[in-house]
Amino acid sequence: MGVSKTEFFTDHQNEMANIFKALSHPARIAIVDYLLNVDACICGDIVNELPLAQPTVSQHLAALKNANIIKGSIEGTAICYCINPDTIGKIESHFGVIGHKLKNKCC
Amino acid sequence: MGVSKTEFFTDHQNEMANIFKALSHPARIAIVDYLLNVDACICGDIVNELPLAQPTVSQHLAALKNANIIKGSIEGTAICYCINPDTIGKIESHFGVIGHKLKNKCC
DNA sequence: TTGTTATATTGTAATATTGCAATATAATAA
DNA sequence: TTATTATATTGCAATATTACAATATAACAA
Repeated sequence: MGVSKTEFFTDHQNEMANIFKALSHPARIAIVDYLLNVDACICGDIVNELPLAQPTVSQHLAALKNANIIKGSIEGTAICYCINPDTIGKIESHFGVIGHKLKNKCC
Repeated sequence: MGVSKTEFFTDHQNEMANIFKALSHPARIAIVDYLLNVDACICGDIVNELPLAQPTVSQHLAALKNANIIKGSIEGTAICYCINPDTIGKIESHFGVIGHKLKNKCC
């Protein structure tokens, strides 16, 4: 099939799965790393930072944007990308719950 | 191509991408949720908890096991699965770093 | 031994992802 | 206007993922 049966899972489960899918490629992890390490958000040189062709990088950026992990705003000829703290917060709170539940377990 | 150029990224980036890939399907999020909500780790009924056929669930469990997110130990006829706190810790620390870096940013 | 139960593996079809060349678009510069 | 520069989109080939029926395995019970 190749199609996930998303309709059988909760909205939250599907949302978290989508966020993790966006982070499931090393290039996209590298993009997030890079955006965090650059001083400002003006960053029109992501393509040069990665060992991938420009269309491929553009695709990865679109995947991250689609999952609300990064935000992009037009800045003249370039586009300014930065991390969306809201989505990072969602992930942190997801693992906050997991961490809390783990503490009360026997394993 | 369909092949990720993993060799161009750091070990940490590849490792995190693999962990997130394991979490990138709602069924696998649901499995983790379920394991956390069950009182004990003896849980031979994961198949009945999911709207998927037994071989499909077995595949998802293997994906989670492969990424070290869950551990399985044979318990007679059944297999006892539970969350691996080490990997959860890795994810938490990954986002701990991200959260810390985000605080010092302008966005 | 034979049956039963729980889980894994194999094979296969449908679909998704990855990567890039070629091309398109969109903003500025000359 | 015509470059130039930065990013996006399209089209396609190679590979990966998802799902499940059929089958295999492995542990215990009778």
